[in-house]
Amino acid sequence: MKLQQLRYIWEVAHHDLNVSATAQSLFTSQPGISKQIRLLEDELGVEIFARSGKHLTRITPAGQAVIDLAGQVLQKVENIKRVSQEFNDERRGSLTLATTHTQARYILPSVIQQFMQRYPDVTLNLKQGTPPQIAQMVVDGDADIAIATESIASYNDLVTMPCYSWNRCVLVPKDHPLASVSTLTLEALADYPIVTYVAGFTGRSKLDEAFDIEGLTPRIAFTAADSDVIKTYVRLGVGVGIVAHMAADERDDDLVAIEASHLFAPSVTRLGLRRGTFMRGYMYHFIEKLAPHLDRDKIDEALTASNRGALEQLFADLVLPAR
Amino acid sequence: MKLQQLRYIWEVAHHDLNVSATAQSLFTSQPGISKQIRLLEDELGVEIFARSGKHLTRITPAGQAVIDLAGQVLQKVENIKRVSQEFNDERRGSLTLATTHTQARYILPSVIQQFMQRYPDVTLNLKQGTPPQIAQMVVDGDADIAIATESIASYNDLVTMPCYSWNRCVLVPKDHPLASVSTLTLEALADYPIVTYVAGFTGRSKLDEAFDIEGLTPRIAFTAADSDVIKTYVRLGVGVGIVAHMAADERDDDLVAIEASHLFAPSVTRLGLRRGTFMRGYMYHFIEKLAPHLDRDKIDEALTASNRGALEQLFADLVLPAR
DNA sequence: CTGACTTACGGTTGGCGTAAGCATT
DNA sequence: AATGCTTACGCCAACCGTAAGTCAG
Repeated sequence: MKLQQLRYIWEVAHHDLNVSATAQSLFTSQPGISKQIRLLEDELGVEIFARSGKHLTRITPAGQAVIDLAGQVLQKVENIKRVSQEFNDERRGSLTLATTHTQARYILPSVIQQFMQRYPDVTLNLKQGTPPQIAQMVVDGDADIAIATESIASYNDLVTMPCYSWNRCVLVPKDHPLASVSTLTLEALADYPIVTYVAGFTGRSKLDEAFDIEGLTPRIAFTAADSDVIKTYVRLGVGVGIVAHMAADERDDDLVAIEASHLFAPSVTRLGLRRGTFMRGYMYHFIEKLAPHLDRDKIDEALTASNRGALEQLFADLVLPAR
Repeated sequence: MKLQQLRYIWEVAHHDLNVSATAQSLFTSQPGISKQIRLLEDELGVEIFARSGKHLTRITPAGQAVIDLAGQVLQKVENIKRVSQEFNDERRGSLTLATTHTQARYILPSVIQQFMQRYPDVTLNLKQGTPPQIAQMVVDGDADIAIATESIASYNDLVTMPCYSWNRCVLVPKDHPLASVSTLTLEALADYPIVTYVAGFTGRSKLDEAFDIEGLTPRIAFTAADSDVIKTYVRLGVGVGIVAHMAADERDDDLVAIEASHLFAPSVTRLGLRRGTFMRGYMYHFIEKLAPHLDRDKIDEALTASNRGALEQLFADLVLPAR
């Protein structure tokens, strides 16, 4: 059994059982992978992939078990490399963040700036995607830290921690009727077409809930994944924007931002780490910059918590910073 | 990085940093191992072993971390092999037990007999040793199941479960004064030289405690690791034997066995499994034959319990069978 | 007929064993 | 002086890439 063989079966399983595509992504030849898979199957005495003729069609039950374990082996091997790097030079390395537009655009810049000052030799990568994509990146080891607001807490291989809570504000052009109301109500909002996030992004679910509870059905005129796009369409007069509070900055002086925290339940942005991963020193520091209550001890506790119950217990009596 | 390299550093670390001895035990050449270690160190960029001249003197901190992870990798690789075997032929395989003389001689025979009938194609290995040796065998992956009474519950990499409780009886020659007393007392026992187990074996600690609580200091005339040896010396008239109840069988008709359960606190024999190990189907069956309350579900729960507290909770309200 | 895996084959890498060299205890 | 690690060297296995073959959709 060779590490490469384990790598090959794992990658093939994560490339829709397409060996050719896998070979391309690994910069090697397709016959090489096929052969190594065969050799591994011979050695273990089990078929890992079921074949119909010359096509891999599905993963056998035994194969699934083997592939899962192979993934764990590869993660530990990755950890060995990281540990070595940490002992080698604690200031050098790479950090890959997977996050949504809102975080990347409005929260992370200041954190990243501080981080880069302290760790100039750490290569930073920022990957964007939908929350499920983000979570998957971290689960697959393609990113170190997931940062998102929705739905990343439901992955089993992910350890998630609350970072901060936030709420929304309403954005309208200066001449809009709502620009002059004293206190905003959901009823007043429901009178206008609304421009906000698509489902699954940046706390959209909490927004729908609020209207639902009041028995109101707002007319969602336009949705986007991205606060900047939302602002653009608000400027076009498409509707009233509802965005995360941190997305309204002072440079938008042609728009009026109206506080709306009293209308919606706060959302919580969480970060997610891959269970069982080795954390470089600078990763701890990055997280602490992002969420000061998450110090090294707290993170280690969370990473070693066995089940979701124990994890929630850890953060039960925590007052989150608000953004 | 190659699996063999990880195997090599792990083995060297477990052979007192003696590369030559490691090479012998792995049936390979010493220069080969040295070279692979060097290559791994070069690739990782850290020294795993500290050298004074041409001798390996100790493990560096980085090396310790790497070796620990290497051990975990090797265990998972072992699990891959086992999983494959299980899917390949669930009736074939091997089972290695590590236990003490008392278990091997008086408890296991009937269990093993049943097991061999059901799984004729499973190769059984029985390793004997002191409780710490037994525990170490399982921790190192040299045995599958540890069965012992003393001190195996304190290893972190070991998941232990209670099997049964037992107590002691006193063995004397037929013409001994104690042979005719109606009910035995500790005071009466303390009047005679005693032959029993050496410290660390077969519940010896509970025996000492009982005398201690009463303020008595028995004269321990002779100790052995082995009930049969103890019986032999009782026959020679060296003293009064105190042995596990199950060690007194009907074939010892030249000795008198006197019940002594009322004098000592019961001991509990536990089994230990390596944390994170993959369990073959027949292993579950073996354990259930040994301790019927440990069915597959219970064992799986115990194996996934994160800490010792959760483990103890699992068996908190359990009435153990007595032997 | 195209996409995709398998088989065949040759080159190069690299792991392993033997033998000699040298440092530590 | 003996034990034990390193260096040097040669052999053989095995991995990899190219090219041809074959099967499924």
